Amino acid sequence: MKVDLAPPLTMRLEQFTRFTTAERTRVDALSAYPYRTFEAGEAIISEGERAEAVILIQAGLAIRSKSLRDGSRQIMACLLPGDLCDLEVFVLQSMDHDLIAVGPTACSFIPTADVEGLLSEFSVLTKALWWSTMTDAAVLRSRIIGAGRRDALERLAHLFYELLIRHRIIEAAPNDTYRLPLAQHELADMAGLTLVHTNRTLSKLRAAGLVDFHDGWLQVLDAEGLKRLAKFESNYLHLARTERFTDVSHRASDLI
Amino acid sequence: MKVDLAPPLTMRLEQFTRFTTAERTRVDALSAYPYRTFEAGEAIISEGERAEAVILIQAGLAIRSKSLRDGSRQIMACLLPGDLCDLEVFVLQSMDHDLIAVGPTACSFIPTADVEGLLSEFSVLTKALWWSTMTDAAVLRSRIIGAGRRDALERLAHLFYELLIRHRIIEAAPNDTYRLPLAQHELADMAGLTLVHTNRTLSKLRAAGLVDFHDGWLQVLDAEGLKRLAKFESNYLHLARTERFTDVSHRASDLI
DNA sequence: CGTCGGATTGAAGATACTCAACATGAGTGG
DNA sequence: CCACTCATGTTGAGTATCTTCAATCCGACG
Repeated sequence: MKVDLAPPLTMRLEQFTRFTTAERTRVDALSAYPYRTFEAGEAIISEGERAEAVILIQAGLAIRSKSLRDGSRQIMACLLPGDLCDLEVFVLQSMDHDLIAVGPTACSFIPTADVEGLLSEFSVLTKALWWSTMTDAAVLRSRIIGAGRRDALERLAHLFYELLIRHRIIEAAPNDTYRLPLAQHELADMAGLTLVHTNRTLSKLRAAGLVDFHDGWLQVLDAEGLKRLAKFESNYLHLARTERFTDVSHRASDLI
Repeated sequence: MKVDLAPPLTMRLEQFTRFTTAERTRVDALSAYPYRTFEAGEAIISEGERAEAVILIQAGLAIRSKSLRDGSRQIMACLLPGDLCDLEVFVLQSMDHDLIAVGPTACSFIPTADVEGLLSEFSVLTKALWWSTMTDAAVLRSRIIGAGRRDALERLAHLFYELLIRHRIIEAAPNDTYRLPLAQHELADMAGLTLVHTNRTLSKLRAAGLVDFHDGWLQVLDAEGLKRLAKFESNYLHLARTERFTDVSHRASDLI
Protein backbone atom coordinates (compact mmCIF):
# COMPACT_ATOMS: atom_id res chain seq x y z
CA MET A 1 0.00 0.00 0.00
CA LYS A 2 2.95 2.32 -0.32
CA VAL A 3 1.99 5.19 -2.56
CA ASP A 4 3.88 8.12 -3.88
CA LEU A 5 6.98 7.29 -1.95
CA ALA A 6 10.02 9.21 -3.12
CA PRO A 7 13.19 7.20 -3.68
CA PRO A 8 15.20 6.92 -0.47
CA LEU A 9 18.08 8.92 -1.91
CA THR A 10 15.76 11.79 -2.68
CA MET A 11 14.28 11.64 0.80
CA ARG A 12 17.67 11.73 2.33
CA LEU A 13 19.03 14.58 0.26
CA GLU A 14 15.94 16.58 0.98
CA GLN A 15 17.11 16.69 4.56
CA PHE A 16 19.76 19.02 3.27
CA THR A 17 17.84 21.20 0.89
CA ARG A 18 14.56 21.48 -0.83
CA PHE A 19 14.84 20.86 -4.53
CA THR A 20 13.06 22.62 -7.32
CA THR A 21 11.02 20.40 -9.57
CA ALA A 22 13.76 20.33 -12.17
CA GLU A 23 16.41 19.45 -9.65
CA ARG A 24 14.24 16.83 -8.15
CA THR A 25 13.80 15.15 -11.47
CA ARG A 26 17.54 15.00 -11.79
CA VAL A 27 17.93 13.58 -8.30
CA ASP A 28 15.23 11.03 -8.85
CA ALA A 29 17.00 9.96 -12.02
CA LEU A 30 19.94 8.80 -9.93
CA SER A 31 17.66 6.25 -8.34
CA ALA A 32 16.36 4.98 -11.65
CA TYR A 33 19.40 2.99 -12.74
CA PRO A 34 19.00 -0.75 -13.04
CA TYR A 35 20.09 -2.57 -9.96
CA ARG A 36 21.87 -5.76 -9.13
CA THR A 37 20.93 -7.85 -6.15
CA PHE A 38 23.28 -9.44 -3.66
CA GLU A 39 22.76 -12.25 -1.22
CA ALA A 40 23.53 -11.97 2.47
CA GLY A 41 27.26 -12.11 2.99
CA GLU A 42 28.12 -11.38 -0.60
CA ALA A 43 30.80 -8.77 -1.20
CA ILE A 44 29.67 -5.80 -3.24
CA ILE A 45 33.23 -4.52 -3.47
CA SER A 46 36.29 -5.89 -1.76
CA GLU A 47 39.33 -4.26 -0.31
CA GLY A 48 41.92 -3.47 -2.92
CA GLU A 49 39.46 -3.22 -5.78
CA ARG A 50 39.08 -0.09 -7.79
CA ALA A 51 35.40 0.70 -7.91
CA GLU A 52 34.17 1.56 -11.36
CA ALA A 53 30.88 3.12 -10.44
CA VAL A 54 29.16 4.94 -7.65
CA ILE A 55 27.04 2.51 -5.71
CA LEU A 56 23.60 3.42 -4.46
CA ILE A 57 21.87 1.14 -1.98
CA GLN A 58 18.29 0.74 -3.17
CA ALA A 59 17.01 -1.81 -0.71
CA GLY A 60 18.47 -3.97 1.98
CA LEU A 61 21.49 -3.25 4.10
CA ALA A 62 25.21 -3.15 3.50
CA ILE A 63 28.17 -2.69 5.78
CA ARG A 64 31.64 -1.29 5.41
CA SER A 65 33.87 -3.78 7.11
CA LYS A 66 37.53 -4.37 7.57
CA SER A 67 39.04 -7.75 8.30
CA LEU A 68 42.21 -7.73 10.27
CA ARG A 69 44.97 -10.22 9.81
CA ASP A 70 44.36 -11.81 13.18
CA GLY A 71 40.89 -12.83 12.05
CA SER A 72 38.98 -10.17 13.91
CA ARG A 73 36.78 -7.78 12.06
CA GLN A 74 35.37 -4.34 12.59
CA ILE A 75 32.29 -2.97 10.93
CA MET A 76 32.72 0.73 10.44
CA ALA A 77 29.47 1.82 8.93
CA CYS A 78 26.05 0.65 8.04
CA LEU A 79 24.58 1.67 4.71
CA LEU A 80 20.83 2.00 4.36
CA PRO A 81 18.69 2.46 1.29
CA GLY A 82 19.40 5.87 -0.16
CA ASP A 83 22.99 5.84 0.98
CA LEU A 84 25.66 6.41 -1.62
CA CYS A 85 28.97 4.81 -1.24
CA ASP A 86 32.18 5.30 -2.98
CA LEU A 87 31.69 8.70 -4.33
CA GLU A 88 35.34 8.45 -3.48
CA VAL A 89 35.96 6.26 -6.50
CA PHE A 90 36.68 9.46 -8.32
CA VAL A 91 39.59 10.38 -6.22
CA LEU A 92 40.90 7.40 -4.31
CA GLN A 93 42.86 4.64 -5.87
CA SER A 94 41.30 1.61 -4.30
CA MET A 95 39.02 0.51 -1.52
CA ASP A 96 40.63 0.26 1.87
CA HIS A 97 37.86 -1.95 3.19
CA ASP A 98 35.07 -4.27 2.04
CA LEU A 99 31.49 -3.46 1.25
CA ILE A 100 29.27 -6.41 2.10
CA ALA A 101 25.56 -7.09 1.84
CA VAL A 102 24.08 -8.33 5.10
CA GLY A 103 20.70 -9.31 3.78
CA PRO A 104 19.35 -9.49 0.27
CA THR A 105 20.41 -6.12 -1.02
CA ALA A 106 19.77 -4.24 -4.21
CA CYS A 107 22.37 -1.79 -5.47
CA SER A 108 22.45 0.46 -8.46
CA PHE A 109 25.76 1.09 -10.08
CA ILE A 110 25.75 4.60 -11.40
CA PRO A 111 28.27 4.69 -14.23
CA THR A 112 31.22 6.89 -13.64
CA ALA A 113 30.55 8.78 -16.82
CA ASP A 114 27.11 9.87 -15.63
CA VAL A 115 28.37 11.22 -12.37
CA GLU A 116 31.25 12.82 -14.20
CA GLY A 117 28.63 14.92 -15.87
CA LEU A 118 27.94 16.44 -12.50
CA LEU A 119 31.55 16.81 -11.65
CA SER A 120 33.18 17.53 -14.97
CA GLU A 121 33.70 21.13 -14.14
CA PHE A 122 35.93 20.19 -11.23
CA SER A 123 39.41 21.53 -11.49
CA VAL A 124 42.34 19.44 -10.39
CA LEU A 125 42.56 21.65 -7.37
CA THR A 126 38.97 20.99 -6.38
CA LYS A 127 39.53 17.29 -6.80
CA ALA A 128 42.60 17.54 -4.63
CA LEU A 129 40.56 19.22 -1.93
CA TRP A 130 38.00 16.49 -2.20
CA TRP A 131 40.72 13.91 -1.92
CA SER A 132 41.70 15.65 1.26
CA THR A 133 38.26 15.20 2.81
CA MET A 134 38.14 11.60 1.63
CA THR A 135 41.40 10.70 3.26
CA ASP A 136 40.24 12.42 6.42
CA ALA A 137 37.27 10.09 6.44
CA ALA A 138 39.55 7.11 5.88
CA VAL A 139 41.58 8.09 8.91
CA LEU A 140 38.36 8.26 10.91
CA ARG A 141 37.49 4.73 9.83
CA SER A 142 40.87 3.50 10.87
CA ARG A 143 40.41 5.08 14.25
CA ILE A 144 37.16 3.18 14.68
CA ILE A 145 39.04 -0.02 14.08
CA GLY A 146 41.58 1.08 16.60
CA ALA A 147 39.03 1.78 19.25
CA GLY A 148 37.10 -1.38 18.64
CA ARG A 149 39.69 -4.01 17.96
CA ARG A 150 42.98 -2.93 19.44
CA ASP A 151 44.12 -2.99 23.04
CA ALA A 152 45.73 -0.04 24.75
CA LEU A 153 49.28 -0.84 23.66
CA GLU A 154 48.34 -1.30 20.04
CA ARG A 155 46.17 1.80 20.06
CA LEU A 156 48.91 4.10 21.25
CA ALA A 157 51.42 2.46 18.94
CA HIS A 158 49.09 2.95 16.00
CA LEU A 159 48.45 6.55 16.93
CA PHE A 160 52.14 7.34 17.21
CA TYR A 161 52.97 5.58 13.98
CA GLU A 162 50.20 7.28 12.03
CA LEU A 163 51.34 10.66 13.27
CA LEU A 164 54.90 9.78 12.31
CA ILE A 165 53.85 9.11 8.72
CA ARG A 166 51.78 12.24 8.53
CA HIS A 167 54.62 14.31 9.90
CA ARG A 168 57.06 12.76 7.44
CA ILE A 169 54.82 13.82 4.58
CA ILE A 170 55.11 17.43 5.54
CA GLU A 171 58.77 16.91 6.36
CA ALA A 172 58.32 17.66 10.00
CA ALA A 173 59.79 14.54 11.56
CA PRO A 174 63.58 14.89 11.60
CA ASN A 175 65.16 11.84 13.23
CA ASP A 176 61.66 10.41 13.52
CA THR A 177 60.97 12.97 16.19
CA TYR A 178 57.99 15.26 16.08
CA ARG A 179 56.25 17.84 18.18
CA LEU A 180 53.31 16.48 20.19
CA PRO A 181 52.50 19.00 22.87
CA LEU A 182 49.83 16.91 24.52
CA ALA A 183 49.41 16.14 28.17
CA GLN A 184 48.97 12.46 28.97
CA HIS A 185 45.43 13.35 29.85
CA GLU A 186 44.83 14.41 26.25
CA LEU A 187 46.54 11.35 24.83
CA ALA A 188 44.09 9.39 26.92
CA ASP A 189 41.19 11.27 25.34
CA MET A 190 42.57 10.43 21.92
CA ALA A 191 43.02 6.77 22.62
CA GLY A 192 39.78 6.41 24.54
CA LEU A 193 41.60 5.31 27.68
CA THR A 194 41.88 6.67 31.17
CA LEU A 195 44.78 8.81 32.22
CA VAL A 196 46.16 6.18 34.56
CA HIS A 197 46.06 3.41 32.04
CA THR A 198 47.59 5.62 29.37
CA ASN A 199 50.42 6.37 31.72
CA ARG A 200 51.13 2.72 32.37
CA THR A 201 50.90 1.88 28.70
CA LEU A 202 53.33 4.64 27.83
CA SER A 203 55.85 3.18 30.24
CA LYS A 204 55.55 -0.14 28.48
CA LEU A 205 56.21 1.44 25.10
CA ARG A 206 59.19 3.21 26.56
CA ALA A 207 60.46 0.07 28.24
CA ALA A 208 60.14 -1.77 24.94
CA GLY A 209 62.40 0.83 23.37
CA LEU A 210 59.81 1.84 20.80
CA VAL A 211 59.06 5.48 21.56
CA ASP A 212 59.95 8.15 24.02
CA PHE A 213 57.38 10.80 24.87
CA HIS A 214 58.47 13.74 26.97
CA ASP A 215 58.32 17.49 27.11
CA GLY A 216 55.89 17.73 24.24
CA TRP A 217 58.03 15.73 21.83
CA LEU A 218 57.54 12.27 20.53
CA GLN A 219 60.60 10.36 19.44
CA VAL A 220 60.17 7.13 17.59
CA LEU A 221 63.11 4.92 18.48
CA ASP A 222 62.14 1.83 16.55
CA ALA A 223 59.82 2.66 13.68
CA GLU A 224 59.68 -0.89 12.39
CA GLY A 225 58.91 -2.36 15.77
CA LEU A 226 56.24 0.24 16.34
CA LYS A 227 54.64 -0.46 13.01
CA ARG A 228 54.61 -4.19 13.71
CA LEU A 229 53.13 -3.79 17.16
CA ALA A 230 50.46 -1.46 15.82
CA LYS A 231 49.58 -3.89 13.03
CA PHE A 232 49.75 -0.85 10.85
CA GLU A 233 48.39 -1.07 7.35
CA SER A 234 49.26 1.94 5.32
CA ASN A 235 46.73 1.75 2.52
CA TYR A 236 44.11 3.74 4.40
CA LEU A 237 46.14 6.90 4.09
CA HIS A 238 45.84 6.71 0.30
CA LEU A 239 49.28 8.02 -0.35
CA ALA A 240 49.90 6.70 -3.83
CA ARG A 241 49.03 9.10 -6.55
CA THR A 242 46.10 8.16 -8.64
CA GLU A 243 46.65 10.02 -11.84
CA ARG A 244 49.21 11.88 -13.84
CA PHE A 245 51.72 10.01 -11.81
CA THR A 246 55.29 10.99 -12.35
CA ASP A 247 58.29 9.73 -10.54
CA VAL A 248 59.51 12.01 -7.86
CA SER A 249 62.50 11.48 -5.71
CA HIS A 250 60.59 12.13 -2.56
CA ARG A 251 57.34 10.32 -2.36
CA ALA A 252 55.42 9.59 0.79
CA SER A 253 54.58 6.08 -0.32
CA ASP A 254 58.28 5.35 0.03
CA LEU A 255 58.19 6.47 3.60
CA ILE A 256 56.02 3.78 5.01
CA MET B 1 68.35 26.36 7.29
CA LYS B 2 65.10 25.34 5.68
CA VAL B 3 65.24 26.20 2.04
CA ASP B 4 62.71 25.87 -0.69
CA LEU B 5 60.20 24.12 1.46
CA ALA B 6 56.75 24.00 -0.10
CA PRO B 7 53.84 24.96 2.13
CA PRO B 8 52.55 21.91 4.03
CA LEU B 9 49.22 22.02 2.23
CA THR B 10 50.95 21.82 -1.11
CA MET B 11 53.12 18.95 0.06
CA ARG B 12 50.10 17.10 1.25
CA LEU B 13 48.00 17.61 -1.86
CA GLU B 14 50.92 16.54 -3.99
CA GLN B 15 50.45 13.11 -2.49
CA PHE B 16 47.31 12.98 -4.56
CA THR B 17 48.44 14.43 -7.82
CA ARG B 18 51.26 16.31 -9.39
CA PHE B 19 50.31 19.86 -10.19
CA THR B 20 51.26 21.88 -13.20
CA THR B 21 53.10 25.08 -12.48
CA ALA B 22 49.93 27.11 -12.88
CA GLU B 23 47.96 24.85 -10.58
CA ARG B 24 50.71 24.85 -8.07
CA THR B 25 50.70 28.61 -7.93
CA ARG B 26 47.01 28.46 -7.15
CA VAL B 27 47.50 25.87 -4.45
CA ASP B 28 50.35 27.78 -2.90
CA ALA B 29 48.14 30.84 -2.82
CA LEU B 30 45.84 29.06 -0.38
CA SER B 31 48.70 28.97 2.07
CA ALA B 32 49.48 32.64 1.69
CA TYR B 33 46.58 34.05 3.67
CA PRO B 34 47.41 35.92 6.85
CA TYR B 35 47.18 33.75 9.91
CA ARG B 36 46.01 34.09 13.45
CA THR B 37 47.77 32.38 16.30
CA PHE B 38 46.16 30.49 19.15
CA GLU B 39 47.50 29.51 22.52
CA ALA B 40 47.43 25.98 23.84
CA GLY B 41 43.92 25.07 24.88
CA GLU B 42 42.30 27.91 23.03
CA ALA B 43 39.26 27.05 20.95
CA ILE B 44 39.57 27.80 17.26
CA ILE B 45 35.90 27.03 16.73
CA SER B 46 33.42 25.67 19.22
CA GLU B 47 30.55 23.29 18.89
CA GLY B 48 27.42 24.99 17.66
CA GLU B 49 29.23 27.79 15.88
CA ARG B 50 28.81 28.37 12.22
CA ALA B 51 32.25 28.58 10.73
CA GLU B 52 32.66 31.50 8.38
CA ALA B 53 35.86 30.46 6.69
CA VAL B 54 37.83 27.41 5.79
CA ILE B 55 40.59 26.94 8.30
CA LEU B 56 44.07 25.89 7.28
CA ILE B 57 46.52 24.81 9.96
CA GLN B 58 49.82 26.50 9.16
CA ALA B 59 51.88 25.49 12.16
CA GLY B 60 51.24 23.76 15.44
CA LEU B 61 48.63 21.16 16.19
CA ALA B 62 44.87 21.18 16.59
CA ILE B 63 42.38 18.56 17.63
CA ARG B 64 38.76 17.87 16.90
CA SER B 65 37.25 17.09 20.24
CA LYS B 66 33.86 16.45 21.68
CA SER B 67 32.97 16.99 25.30
CA LEU B 68 30.25 14.80 26.65
CA ARG B 69 27.80 15.86 29.25
CA ASP B 70 29.26 13.56 31.86
CA GLY B 71 32.54 15.44 31.68
CA SER B 72 34.40 12.91 29.61
CA ARG B 73 35.89 13.88 26.31
CA GLN B 74 36.93 12.17 23.14
CA ILE B 75 39.43 13.50 20.66
CA MET B 76 38.42 12.37 17.21
CA ALA B 77 41.16 13.70 15.02
CA CYS B 78 44.46 15.40 15.07
CA LEU B 79 45.14 18.19 12.58
CA LEU B 80 48.67 18.85 11.43
CA PRO B 81 50.08 21.71 9.40
CA GLY B 82 48.69 21.53 5.90
CA ASP B 83 45.42 20.05 7.06
CA LEU B 84 42.24 21.82 6.09
CA CYS B 85 39.28 21.70 8.33
CA ASP B 86 35.76 22.67 7.84
CA LEU B 87 35.54 22.54 4.17
CA GLU B 88 32.16 21.41 5.45
CA VAL B 89 31.26 24.96 6.37
CA PHE B 90 29.81 25.21 2.92
CA VAL B 91 27.26 22.55 3.47
CA LEU B 92 26.75 21.89 7.14
CA GLN B 93 24.90 24.21 9.40
CA SER B 94 27.10 24.25 12.44
CA MET B 95 30.00 22.48 14.05
CA ASP B 96 29.13 19.31 15.90
CA HIS B 97 32.38 19.38 17.86
CA ASP B 98 35.15 21.70 18.97
CA LEU B 99 38.37 22.54 17.24
CA ILE B 100 41.07 23.27 19.78
CA ALA B 101 44.72 24.25 19.58
CA VAL B 102 46.94 22.01 21.66
CA GLY B 103 50.09 24.04 21.38
CA PRO B 104 50.76 27.44 19.95
CA THR B 105 49.05 27.10 16.60
CA ALA B 106 48.82 29.28 13.55
CA CYS B 107 45.72 29.09 11.37
CA SER B 108 44.78 30.86 8.21
CA PHE B 109 41.16 31.63 7.64
CA ILE B 110 40.46 31.37 3.96
CA PRO B 111 37.45 33.59 3.30
CA THR B 112 34.40 31.76 2.13
CA ALA B 113 34.20 33.97 -0.91
CA ASP B 114 37.61 32.88 -2.14
CA VAL B 115 36.83 29.22 -1.86
CA GLU B 116 33.45 29.87 -3.42
CA GLY B 117 35.40 30.85 -6.47
CA LEU B 118 36.45 27.26 -6.72
CA LEU B 119 33.03 25.91 -5.97
CA SER B 120 30.67 28.46 -7.43
CA GLU B 121 29.82 26.34 -10.39
CA PHE B 122 28.52 23.62 -8.13
CA SER B 123 24.94 22.76 -8.70
CA VAL B 124 22.59 22.23 -5.80
CA LEU B 125 22.71 18.56 -6.58
CA THR B 126 26.47 18.44 -6.32
CA LYS B 127 26.32 20.26 -3.03
CA ALA B 128 23.74 17.81 -1.80
CA LEU B 129 26.04 14.94 -2.68
CA TRP B 130 28.81 16.63 -0.85
CA TRP B 131 26.56 17.10 2.13
CA SER B 132 26.01 13.38 2.00
CA THR B 133 29.70 12.61 2.31
CA MET B 134 30.07 15.16 5.08
CA THR B 135 27.33 13.66 7.16
CA ASP B 136 28.85 10.24 6.60
CA ALA B 137 32.04 11.56 8.12
CA ALA B 138 30.10 13.00 11.04
CA VAL B 139 28.58 9.60 11.71
CA LEU B 140 32.06 8.12 11.71
CA ARG B 141 33.16 10.66 14.28
CA SER B 142 30.24 9.81 16.47
CA ARG B 143 31.15 6.15 16.27
CA ILE B 144 34.64 6.97 17.50
CA ILE B 145 33.09 8.60 20.52
CA GLY B 146 30.98 5.53 21.01
CA ALA B 147 33.90 3.17 20.89
CA GLY B 148 36.06 5.28 23.13
CA ARG B 149 33.73 6.61 25.76
CA ARG B 150 30.69 4.40 25.98
CA ASP B 151 30.29 1.02 27.60
CA ALA B 152 28.68 -1.95 25.92
CA LEU B 153 25.12 -1.08 26.91
CA GLU B 154 25.39 2.51 25.77
CA ARG B 155 27.10 1.50 22.56
CA LEU B 156 24.38 -0.86 21.47
CA ALA B 157 21.69 1.58 22.56
CA HIS B 158 23.34 4.32 20.54
CA LEU B 159 23.67 2.11 17.52
CA PHE B 160 20.03 1.06 17.62
CA TYR B 161 18.83 4.59 18.14
CA GLU B 162 20.94 6.00 15.32
CA LEU B 163 19.64 3.36 12.97
CA LEU B 164 16.10 4.14 14.08
CA ILE B 165 16.50 7.77 13.12
CA ARG B 166 18.09 6.93 9.81
CA HIS B 167 15.33 4.50 9.02
CA ARG B 168 12.67 7.04 9.96
CA ILE B 169 14.16 9.48 7.46
CA ILE B 170 13.61 7.08 4.63
CA GLU B 171 10.28 6.10 6.11
CA ALA B 172 11.34 2.55 6.75
CA ALA B 173 10.59 2.27 10.44
CA PRO B 174 6.87 1.61 10.88
CA ASN B 175 6.06 1.17 14.57
CA ASP B 176 9.68 1.94 15.29
CA THR B 177 10.54 -1.42 13.86
CA TYR B 178 13.13 -1.90 11.18
CA ARG B 179 14.89 -4.64 9.33
CA LEU B 180 18.30 -5.53 10.73
CA PRO B 181 19.29 -8.89 9.33
CA LEU B 182 22.49 -9.19 11.31
CA ALA B 183 23.72 -12.12 13.31
CA GLN B 184 24.75 -11.29 16.83
CA HIS B 185 28.34 -11.83 15.89
CA GLU B 186 28.00 -9.08 13.29
CA LEU B 187 26.45 -6.76 15.82
CA ALA B 188 29.50 -7.54 17.93
CA ASP B 189 31.77 -6.50 15.07
CA MET B 190 29.88 -3.25 14.79
CA ALA B 191 30.05 -2.43 18.46
CA GLY B 192 33.60 -3.64 18.89
CA LEU B 193 32.58 -6.27 21.42
CA THR B 194 32.77 -10.02 21.59
CA LEU B 195 29.87 -12.18 20.59
CA VAL B 196 29.30 -13.41 24.12
CA HIS B 197 29.26 -10.00 25.65
CA THR B 198 27.01 -8.67 22.94
CA ASN B 199 24.59 -11.45 23.67
CA ARG B 200 24.48 -10.65 27.38
CA THR B 201 24.14 -6.94 26.69
CA LEU B 202 21.26 -7.57 24.33
CA SER B 203 19.45 -9.48 27.06
CA LYS B 204 19.84 -6.50 29.34
CA LEU B 205 18.35 -4.17 26.75
CA ARG B 206 15.50 -6.59 26.27
CA ALA B 207 15.00 -6.99 30.02
CA ALA B 208 14.90 -3.21 30.36
CA GLY B 209 12.08 -3.13 27.85
CA LEU B 210 13.97 -0.90 25.46
CA VAL B 211 14.40 -2.98 22.32
CA ASP B 212 13.66 -6.41 21.01
CA PHE B 213 15.98 -7.94 18.45
CA HIS B 214 14.96 -11.18 16.81
CA ASP B 215 14.62 -12.82 13.44
CA GLY B 216 16.43 -10.03 11.67
CA TRP B 217 14.14 -7.30 12.95
CA LEU B 218 14.79 -4.65 15.48
CA GLN B 219 11.87 -3.27 17.40
CA VAL B 220 12.34 -0.20 19.52
CA LEU B 221 9.92 -0.47 22.42
CA ASP B 222 10.89 2.66 24.30
CA ALA B 223 12.48 5.19 22.00
CA GLU B 224 12.81 7.84 24.68
CA GLY B 225 14.42 5.48 27.14
CA LEU B 226 16.79 4.23 24.50
CA LYS B 227 17.78 7.74 23.56
CA ARG B 228 18.43 8.63 27.18
CA LEU B 229 20.49 5.53 27.84
CA ALA B 230 22.54 6.13 24.71
CA LYS B 231 23.15 9.76 25.68
CA PHE B 232 22.16 10.46 22.13
CA GLU B 233 22.83 13.90 20.73
CA SER B 234 21.21 14.40 17.41
CA ASN B 235 23.13 17.32 16.01
CA TYR B 236 25.79 15.15 14.42
CA LEU B 237 23.36 13.88 11.83
CA HIS B 238 22.94 17.41 10.50
CA LEU B 239 19.30 17.03 9.71
CA ALA B 240 18.20 20.63 9.72
CA ARG B 241 18.23 22.19 6.33
CA THR B 242 20.78 24.85 5.79
CA GLU B 243 19.40 26.88 2.97
CA ARG B 244 16.28 27.57 1.00
CA PHE B 245 14.48 26.20 3.99
CA THR B 246 10.79 25.82 3.60
CA ASP B 247 8.39 24.33 6.03
CA VAL B 248 7.45 20.82 5.28
CA SER B 249 5.03 18.77 7.19
CA HIS B 250 7.36 15.88 7.44
CA ARG B 251 10.80 16.86 8.50
CA ALA B 252 13.36 14.57 10.01
CA SER B 253 14.40 17.10 12.60
CA ASP B 254 10.98 16.61 14.11
CA LEU B 255 11.62 12.93 14.43
CA ILE B 256 14.35 13.01 16.96
C1' DC C 1 18.21 -38.69 12.99
C1' DG C 2 22.49 -36.11 12.69
C1' DT C 3 24.67 -32.01 11.73
C1' DC C 4 25.41 -27.26 11.54
C1' DG C 5 25.12 -22.34 12.47
C1' DG C 6 23.28 -19.32 15.62
C1' DA C 7 21.99 -18.19 20.43
C1' DT C 8 22.60 -18.79 25.35
C1' DT C 9 24.74 -19.64 29.77
C1' DG C 10 28.68 -20.59 33.13
C1' DA C 11 33.14 -19.85 35.05
C1' DA C 12 37.79 -18.13 35.02
C1' DG C 13 40.97 -14.78 33.60
C1' DA C 14 42.71 -10.42 31.43
C1' DT C 15 42.32 -5.80 30.53
C1' DA C 16 41.13 -1.43 31.82
C1' DC C 17 38.88 1.52 35.40
C1' DT C 18 38.35 3.88 39.95
C1' DC C 19 40.05 5.72 43.91
C1' DA C 20 43.79 7.26 46.24
C1' DA C 21 48.37 8.51 47.53
C1' DC C 22 52.54 10.61 46.43
C1' DA C 23 56.25 12.92 43.41
C1' DT C 24 57.85 16.60 40.68
C1' DG C 25 58.37 21.12 38.79
C1' DA C 26 56.63 25.69 37.56
C1' DG C 27 54.63 29.64 39.21
C1' DT C 28 53.02 32.75 42.94
C1' DG C 29 52.95 35.49 46.86
C1' DG C 30 54.60 36.23 51.42
C1' DC D 1 64.13 32.41 49.90
C1' DC D 2 60.54 29.62 51.35
C1' DA D 3 55.75 28.09 51.62
C1' DC D 4 52.03 27.34 48.87
C1' DT D 5 49.30 26.02 45.09
C1' DC D 6 48.46 23.82 40.89
C1' DA D 7 49.10 21.00 36.95
C1' DT D 8 51.24 16.96 35.54
C1' DG D 9 53.13 12.51 36.05
C1' DT D 10 53.74 8.09 38.66
C1' DT D 11 52.52 4.13 41.45
C1' DG D 12 49.49 0.88 44.29
C1' DA D 13 45.37 -1.76 45.40
C1' DG D 14 40.80 -3.19 44.65
C1' DT D 15 37.05 -3.56 41.35
C1' DA D 16 34.28 -3.64 37.13
C1' DT D 17 33.90 -4.66 32.55
C1' DC D 18 34.83 -7.43 28.98
C1' DT D 19 37.10 -11.57 27.07
C1' DT D 20 38.13 -16.38 26.57
C1' DC D 21 37.00 -20.96 26.62
C1' DA D 22 33.74 -24.06 27.19
C1' DA D 23 29.35 -26.48 27.29
C1' DT D 24 24.63 -26.61 26.05
C1' DC D 25 20.43 -25.52 23.52
C1' DC D 26 17.66 -24.82 19.57
C1' DG D 27 15.67 -24.67 14.97
C1' DA D 28 16.70 -25.45 10.08
C1' DC D 29 17.82 -28.63 6.84
C1' DG D 30 19.79 -32.55 4.84
